[in-house]
Amino acid sequence: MAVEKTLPKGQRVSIKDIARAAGVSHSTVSRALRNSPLVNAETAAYIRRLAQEMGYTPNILAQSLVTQRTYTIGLVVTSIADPFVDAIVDGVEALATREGYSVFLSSSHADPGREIAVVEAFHRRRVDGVIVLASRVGSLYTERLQELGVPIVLINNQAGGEYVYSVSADNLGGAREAVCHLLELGHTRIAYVGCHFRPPSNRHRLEGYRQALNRAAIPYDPNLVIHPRGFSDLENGQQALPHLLEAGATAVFCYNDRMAIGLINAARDHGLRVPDDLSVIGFDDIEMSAFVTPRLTTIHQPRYEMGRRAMAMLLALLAGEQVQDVVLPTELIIRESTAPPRSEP
Amino acid sequence: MAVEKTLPKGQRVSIKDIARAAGVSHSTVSRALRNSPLVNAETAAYIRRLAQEMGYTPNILAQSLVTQRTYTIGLVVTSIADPFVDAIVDGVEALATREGYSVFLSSSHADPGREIAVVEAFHRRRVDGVIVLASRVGSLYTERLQELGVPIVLINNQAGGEYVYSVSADNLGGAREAVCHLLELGHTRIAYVGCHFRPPSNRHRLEGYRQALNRAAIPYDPNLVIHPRGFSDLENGQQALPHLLEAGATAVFCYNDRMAIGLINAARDHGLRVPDDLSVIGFDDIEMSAFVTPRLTTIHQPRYEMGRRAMAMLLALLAGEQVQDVVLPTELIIRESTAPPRSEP
DNA sequence: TCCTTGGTTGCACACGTGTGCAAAAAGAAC
DNA sequence: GTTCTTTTTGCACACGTGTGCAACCAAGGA
Repeated sequence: MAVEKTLPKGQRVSIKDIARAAGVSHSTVSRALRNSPLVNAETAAYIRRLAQEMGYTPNILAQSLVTQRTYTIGLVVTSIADPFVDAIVDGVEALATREGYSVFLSSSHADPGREIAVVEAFHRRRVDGVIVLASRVGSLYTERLQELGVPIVLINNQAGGEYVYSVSADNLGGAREAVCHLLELGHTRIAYVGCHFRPPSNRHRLEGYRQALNRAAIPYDPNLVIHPRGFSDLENGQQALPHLLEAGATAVFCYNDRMAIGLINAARDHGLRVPDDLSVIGFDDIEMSAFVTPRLTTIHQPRYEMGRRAMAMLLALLAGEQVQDVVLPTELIIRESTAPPRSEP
Repeated sequence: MAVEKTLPKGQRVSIKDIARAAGVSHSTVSRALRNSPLVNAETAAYIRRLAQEMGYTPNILAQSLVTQRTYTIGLVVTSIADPFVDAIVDGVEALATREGYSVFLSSSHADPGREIAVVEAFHRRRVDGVIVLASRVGSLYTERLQELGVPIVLINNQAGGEYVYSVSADNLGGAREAVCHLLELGHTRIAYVGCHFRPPSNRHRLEGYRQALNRAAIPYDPNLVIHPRGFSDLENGQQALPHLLEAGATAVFCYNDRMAIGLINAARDHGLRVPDDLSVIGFDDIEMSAFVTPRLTTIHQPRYEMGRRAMAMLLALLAGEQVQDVVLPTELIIRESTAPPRSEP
């Protein structure tokens, strides 16, 4: 009520209004605005000019109702406030916008209940497709997703069954490269600090860690692998330090850069010097990794590109094309947080 | 075409289907699902059970068409990949979701052309309201926004005319407090590194800087105020260093934390020690500011809360209530990057 | 038995747009 | 001028849902 009074009434101009003004039927207006060849060129031009003057803006809702296409996609993330996530969102949004799609963004906070609620909401809004950038995609969740009857693309999460596609970075290869780098520097006591609430990618990175050790003929020591139980990467990294020291690690491969940065801070507070006393390598190559002290050695993930490719895949699926899962290469970025181990005194 | 074949057909169950199955008219089904008292309690229960079994999901598009409410809002940001922005988006999204709204996220990349396009898209989708977290809201832009006829809330940008409301942090007070902190430490040559592409907030922070100096009876020296021309905060911070040294600054107040971090890195590369040789204070209190070296002294902005309040304001406006602009308090967070000036040798 | 009342239900229209089909208008060929 | 073809237009229905109004039904009272 009050809104009506307070706000200037929105230009509720419909094609019917234009039709009335032009003295034609709404069908003709519809055709003219869609550049149909079934309308006389002159009338069409007149109608388009009229629409312009009257400030007409098509109502996509009504269009969608009949065309069964909303030109809308749903994007589920765990948390928006995560430098890994936001670059991907950026990539998705850029391509989506360019192609005339709008994106619904929702975060699940890794809560299964909310994940379901989000999917439900997307269904009610009849999105054309869904991109999931979530941690754990439970079997139940995936089933529910498939029931939507719309294409789904998972990022960094190859849990997909049928009708579910994925884009991811080469987690396994990247992890292997990270650990190889430490091995080449001469380390043998190399630890892995994993992430318990991102099972799919964590599994691959752990596997890469094991493969690298294996190739170097270094036995796998469970004491050197920890999975902190918290939900904050920075804190998890910090809290990992005591265990690492106890296990006698001289180098650490962290699940991601934020953990690595947390760990480096804890080390500094503990009087340890990185990389002299402890080498640390991360994963992701977030922007800040080049601005912490020491600058972080890490594995670069093409995050923006991952988002772009996910959207591209969705577009292809919507166009009825066949698609294949994508795995993008990672790259080792050597900075200052890794060095040879101190020679034993 | 191929999509139809490849994907399981979405459950296109409408109230008409339910009506047919229940042997009633679609009106009755509609009323039953909306818990209208105009339906027999038993039939209503039966219909609801049936809807459940048939996997019915209401089509919000159709609902919106008749109710003229989409329960959708548009959120415009400059860039998603910005730690200042993402916490706000988080706050907006959390409250929106809780209240049954979905949010369209679009980034403008500070490009006026794209900003207009985004607004246009929002209009076509008939969003119920818009939140703008953009840099510069040109007069043209604001006009266009108002034509939408929907409530608008600006964040950190009181450029609003009529029908445009705002939520912001106390940029002026925060800046004053930052500079006072430096003054209290004994600095007199205090510089300000501003941001040219965020005019509204930059103006307030600069004003706070001047007020603080004024109160301390220190004359304003234009040489101590720089506005780097780039569009990357980190780089702008780095590039500011030479000018600052030339101007003889012993302390620097930066427009935001990212600039401060860039500046600190440049200082380190230049062989300067922060805070011993140069004190640096930022603005925002992004998460990373507590994890760089030295830990950054800064002005905390309640970003999540700003997003929440903006959404709350939009909800109030949509409910027809009167609202007033909101200015949230900031807080000085003293860490390690500020210290008294070195006594002159 | 008839009328009134209150509770249920369906008809019909609306929201804004797209489109198959038939009708009308215009032009072409004879 | 007549007939056939082509172009242009409008009618009517569809998409999925909400709702005013009239009609129906059952129960209660006179």
